[in-house]
Parts: sequence; structure tokens; C-alpha cells
Amino acid sequence: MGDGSGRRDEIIAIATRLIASRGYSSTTVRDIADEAGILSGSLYHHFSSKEAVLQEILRAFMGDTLAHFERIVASEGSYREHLDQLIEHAFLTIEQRPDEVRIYQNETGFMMTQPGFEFLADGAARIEELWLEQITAGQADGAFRDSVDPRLAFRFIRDAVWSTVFWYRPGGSHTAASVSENYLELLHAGLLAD
Amino acid sequence: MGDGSGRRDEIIAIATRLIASRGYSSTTVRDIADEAGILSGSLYHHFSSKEAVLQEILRAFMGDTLAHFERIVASEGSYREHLDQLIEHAFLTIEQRPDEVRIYQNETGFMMTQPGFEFLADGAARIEELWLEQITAGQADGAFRDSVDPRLAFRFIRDAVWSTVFWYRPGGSHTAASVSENYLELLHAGLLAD
Amino acid sequence: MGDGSGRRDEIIAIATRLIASRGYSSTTVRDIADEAGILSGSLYHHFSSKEAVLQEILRAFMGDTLAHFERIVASEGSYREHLDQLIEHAFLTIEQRPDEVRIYQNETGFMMTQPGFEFLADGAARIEELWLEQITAGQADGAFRDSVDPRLAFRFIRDAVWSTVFWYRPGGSHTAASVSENYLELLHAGLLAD
Amino acid sequence: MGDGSGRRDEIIAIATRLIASRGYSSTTVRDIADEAGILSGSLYHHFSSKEAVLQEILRAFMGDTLAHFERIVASEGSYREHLDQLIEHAFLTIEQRPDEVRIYQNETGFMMTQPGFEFLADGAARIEELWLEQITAGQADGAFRDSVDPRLAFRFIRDAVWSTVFWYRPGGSHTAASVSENYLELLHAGLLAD
DNA sequence: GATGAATGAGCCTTCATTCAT
DNA sequence: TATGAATGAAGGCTCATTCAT
Repeated sequence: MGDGSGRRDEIIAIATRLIASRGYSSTTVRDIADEAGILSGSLYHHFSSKEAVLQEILRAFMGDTLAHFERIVASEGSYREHLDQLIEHAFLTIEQRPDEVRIYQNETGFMMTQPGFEFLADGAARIEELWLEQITAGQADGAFRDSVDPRLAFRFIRDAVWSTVFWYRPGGSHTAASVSENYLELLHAGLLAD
Repeated sequence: MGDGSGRRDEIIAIATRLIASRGYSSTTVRDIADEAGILSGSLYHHFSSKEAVLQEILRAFMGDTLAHFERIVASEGSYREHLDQLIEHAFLTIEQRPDEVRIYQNETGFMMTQPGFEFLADGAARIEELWLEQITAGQADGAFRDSVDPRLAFRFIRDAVWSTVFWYRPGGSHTAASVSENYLELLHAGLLAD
Repeated sequence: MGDGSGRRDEIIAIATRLIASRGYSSTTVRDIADEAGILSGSLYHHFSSKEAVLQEILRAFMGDTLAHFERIVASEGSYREHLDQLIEHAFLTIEQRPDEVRIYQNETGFMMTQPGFEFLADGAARIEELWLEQITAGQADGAFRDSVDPRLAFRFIRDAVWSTVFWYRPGGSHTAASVSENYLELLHAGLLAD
Repeated sequence: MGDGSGRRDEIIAIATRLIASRGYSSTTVRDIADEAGILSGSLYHHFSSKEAVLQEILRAFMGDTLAHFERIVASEGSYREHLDQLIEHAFLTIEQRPDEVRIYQNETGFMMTQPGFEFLADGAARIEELWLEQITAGQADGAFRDSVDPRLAFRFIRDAVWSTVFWYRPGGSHTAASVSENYLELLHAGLLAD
């Protein structure tokens, strides 16, 4: 990752920015080529199709995210610490690679079922499995409230956290860290006063 | 609402279903016309443009949602009760009008800035304001934990709740009511065991 | 001519105004119907087609013009007086029925060859014939310079005069009468000083 | 002028012929593409829109005409000689580039006010100015009859001369030169015998 | 006379993709 | 690697016209 043929990486970077802001189907091959300073037909020397570009973007994102998640749950620490780290890593990703997160959030739903994008469903399944293990184990050892369906808890957290990419803007009234902190507090203890 | 000219309403219903499942830009005027049993050009007897169809769908949805929300906060009850009712109404809407919710979730981001869709930004702003009033008032009277930024709390809830439309399917292992119940518990008391 | 069924005449009047200002092919049946306060389909109770409307406008215009021209050349007076009267009548028509003149000038070229519009070519031929008689006769009796091809003289005058409809606007620096006067002087004696 | 990219020039030539004979709005992009032996969509590789084609045709015509006119009035010679040369150049243009003249005559009225076609009004204004200078100067030095409004004289000549494009056909009973000669005589000395 | 709904043909334009050079 | 030209399919939309009510 990173040793790519220069031009290819440039194009991926441009495509990522464009697709994140306009959506995949509204971003044309010409848009991408224009910003790369070449003709649209010339893109096909680097990628076999428009879909292949998206695939590459999503595959890299999914791979990295999964790898990080696996590393976290494999590390030392309590289930609660793991959960917090998973969440914190999500916020870190949103801060560092917002375009990829936006693309993932926007396009994954429609693409997941397309041929060639099976890795999306597979990855998502593995991620859910991995979170579920932490939550159920944490419920079993008394760390987490066990009246809540683990699957629902996972989706609750996942959706709340990753959705922040659509409105969080660095330089606003919150830093990524302060959003993370607030969210963790809500997640830990809820909204009701003690 | 309800007195519609029959054919128009039929077309809106078809368009709603199609746009919800394929996305606005991937749904063609021909798709809609085909399902309505007419030629694509004939759609323009009923609507001035494809965008006008989307506008009508979103406007109705936004209007109804806003009206319900206003009614809830204007009703008797504590801030906490109001918040719970707002959330429960969201889940009810997701159950009863999932296609409209899906469309709203998917298309609002890109459309909000388009001319003719100003009502989206206006409505969203009013909704945020209305939730914020409940949260801040509830913090002031001690019902809600006041260490959390009300705006972040609102977005946290909003994103977690409305996102369920993308994966909740009636007839699965959860009813809308049980999802609602689990989410409320998490929201109230958090994930950590007492 | 003139006793028409009210509604018909209204529609003809509207169509005349519209076609004069936008051109025949850019004026839609809907444009006309809108201004008449009816639906476009309802126009077909009055006219069998869009072309029929144009035909009626042009037929009336051609008929009136031809009738006037015939009356002039049949009246008492010298060839030169006749020629002046023909020209003056053209200016009068431009002042009183500019929309019809504009339509005639714009659409006649393309329409003349269409089936149903043979009256245009026929009328134009009769008009040319009628002018030519005056010019050749005037040349024969010494009133007109005979070094000029009569046919060219006719077209020269016709084109110069009728073209004024495209730029003459009442209320400007010239009245129709003063334009007529200037043109007659140029036509009589030319631009060169004596 | 002349270095054009081959294909582009071919297409412009085809479009010029077609638009001249059918009118701009009745000439379809398909018509043009068919004659060029390509698909209609392929035209957009060369031109950004149908309007852009018309714009290019008219811009070239206006530019050339204006340049010639400027050269004439800047040359040595009396006002009368200049005027005659202006007229003769118009006839030459009609003979050599009749399609462009036809398009200019037919479409300029409606297009002049469209965005992107401002050069038409600008050019027309400059041409009028340039003719007016000759006429008024010629009146001042006694060459031209000064009882005629120069503006009316200009329009009289302009309309009579350029209108010939609609009926002049080479190979008929007149050559362009003989039409030119007759018109000049009429313009110089009028129709009345001395 | 008019409405309301629809037809059918066609229009301009966009876009991913291909391929000879 | 890139260009330049083109394809082929489709897309949103317009418009004259028809016809049952």
C-alpha cells in the first residue's frame, strides 16, 4: 500500500475526493480524468472500469479498518477497553480519512450486492461478529448491561458513530476528541441523570 | 393530503417505492412510468419534472414529521416523556413509512442545497431546535445528565434512531417496538452495568 | 371573413401575436392554448392542426393584401402613382398589421412549398406579375428608367419596403409616414445628389 | 481560419448547409451527425452543444464581414466609392457564402438577445455605425442627397441588398455582377427617368 | 366546447467504454 | 501512457395530437 505506480494513486486520491462529495453515480469518469489532467479514455490504461476504481477505494478502506479492529480485539485489555478502543478508532478514521468513510457510508448499501463487491458484505459480517464477541463477553462478565440485545447494541453504536462523518467538520465547535468523549459518556452511562 | 387526484397519488406511491430502493439518480423516469403503465413522457402531464416528484415526496414527509414533532413537544408531559415520545414516533414512522425515511436519509444530503429544496434545510433546522429545547430544558431541571453537549446528544440519538431504517425488517427477530425499547434503554442508562 | 365564431378569432389573434414574436416552430400549441385560457388539446375543437392556424393567418393576410393591390392597379392614375400607392399601402399594412407581416416574412420561405400552402406561391406570383405590369408599362411610357430589369426593380423595392417591419417601431424617431416618405424619395431619385 | 481540426470544419460545413436550408430549430443534431457519418452523441466530442455550432458559424461570418467592411472604409477613395464597395462586397459574400448569409438573415433576430450571442448585436451595431459614417460624410461633402435620413438610407440599402440571398440563384437570368450593377444604378439615381 | 389523460415520436444531451494511432 | 474520435445505450423532457368523458 503506497508503493503504487504514482499515477494510479493520484487518480485514486482524486476519485476518492470526488466520489465522497458528489456520490459515485454522480461522479463521471470525465470528472476524474479532468482533475487528473488527462482525457477520460486514458483512465482505462489505469483501471478497467469506473467500478474498479470504487472497488479499490472500498477494498483498501475495508481492509485497513478490519485490520485495525482485529488488532484491537487481539490486544490486551478488558472487553470494555476494547469497545472503547474500537469506537475511538472509528472516530480517528473519520478524522483522518473522512472521504473514504463517506463513500463507504453512502455507496455500500447499493454496492454490497453487486458482483465484485462481496468483500463488503464479508467484511461487514466479520466486523459485526468481532464487536458482538466483545459485547456478549462483556455482558457475560458483568461489565455490560445484559438486558440489551447485543446485536442491537452494536448497530446502535455503529450507526451513531459512523454517521458523525456527515456533519462533523474539523475546526467547528468540537474536536474529534471531544465528540468521541461525549459519545463515549453517553454510551457508557446514558442520557438520564443518576 | 388524501384528496389527491388519484393518478398523481398512484405515481407518487410508485416513485417512492422505486426511489427508496434504487436511489433517486438511479431511478429513471421510465422506470416510474413503466410501473404506472404509461409512457415516460406522460408523466409530465402530472409532474413538471423528475425533481418535482422527489420534492413532493420529501415535502410531504418533512411536513408530517415536523407536525407530529411539534404536537409532541406542545403536549403535556415532562421533558423526558417528550424525548421518549419523539423517539418512539421516529420508530413508528420507520415502521409505517420506511420508503420515505430511506429516501430522506439518502437524498437529503445532496438535495438540501438545491433550489426548490430549501424546505429540507429549514425543516431540519426546526427539528434540531425543537429537540434541543427539550434536551436543554431537561438538563436544566436535572432530568438529563448535563455533562453532555445537547447538540451532540441530539445528533447521537437522531443518527442512531433513523439509521435503523436501513437494516430493520419487519418479521425479523425484532419488532419495531422491541427495537424502540432496547434503544430507549441504552439511551437512558447506557451500556455499562450499574 | 370577420364573422368568425368569436373564440376562433380570439385564438387566431393570440396565435398571430405569439408566432410573430417567437416564430412558428418555436411557438407551441400549448403556448397558444395557455394564453387562450384553455388546455392545448381543446384547441383541436377549433382547428384541425397547428398548421391550419398558420394557414388561416397567412391566407387572410395574403387575401387582403392581394385584394388591395388589385384595387390599386385597377384604379385611375399613372403608373407612377400606382407604384407609389402600392408602396404606401405596404407601409400602411406594416403599421396596422405588423404581426402578420412578420409572420409572412419569416415563415413564407419554408412554407411556400408545403402542401396546403400553395396559395402563398400563387399569391406571390400574382403580386409580382401585377407590380411588373406597372413597372414595364411605366418604362414603356417613359416614366421609369428603362435601363433597370423590371424584375430586379420589383424585388429591390419589395425587399426594402417589407423588411422595415423587422425594425420599425411606432413611437420611435420616425412615423410610418416619414419612413414611407424617405423611402419613396430614395426610390424615385436615388441617393446621389443631383 | 483554415487550420481547423479537419473533422470540426467538416461538421461546421455540414451544419451550415443544413441550417441554411431548414432553419436552425428544424435542423436536428441527428441530421447533422447523419450527414457526417457519425452518431448524434459523437457530435458532442467536437462541440459542446447545438447552439455552440450555430455560434461558431455566425461568429465566423460576422467576424469576416466586419473585417472586410472595416478594410473598405479604411481604404483610399471617396465616400461614394466606399459605399459602392460595401455594397459590392455584400453581393460578393452572397455569391460566395450564401448559406451563411441565409443563416444570418434568418436566425439573427431571435438569437441576438440570447446569452452567448452578444457578438451579433455588437457586430451589427458596429456595421451600422460604419455605414452611417460614410453616408453622413458623403452628405456633408455634397456627394449624397441630404434630404434623406442617413439611418433610413442605411437600412434601405442593407435590407434590399442582403435580402437578395433569398431569391438569387446562380445560373439564373442574372449573374451576381448584373444584380449588383442594377441595384447600384437604382440606388444611385432612383427609378424615375431623368 | 372543454377537460384530463395519454400517445408516440423525437429532441438534445450524457456517459462509460473502445480502439487505432 | 496518452490522445482523439467514435460508439451505443440511455436519460430527461417536449410536443402535436387523440379521445373518452
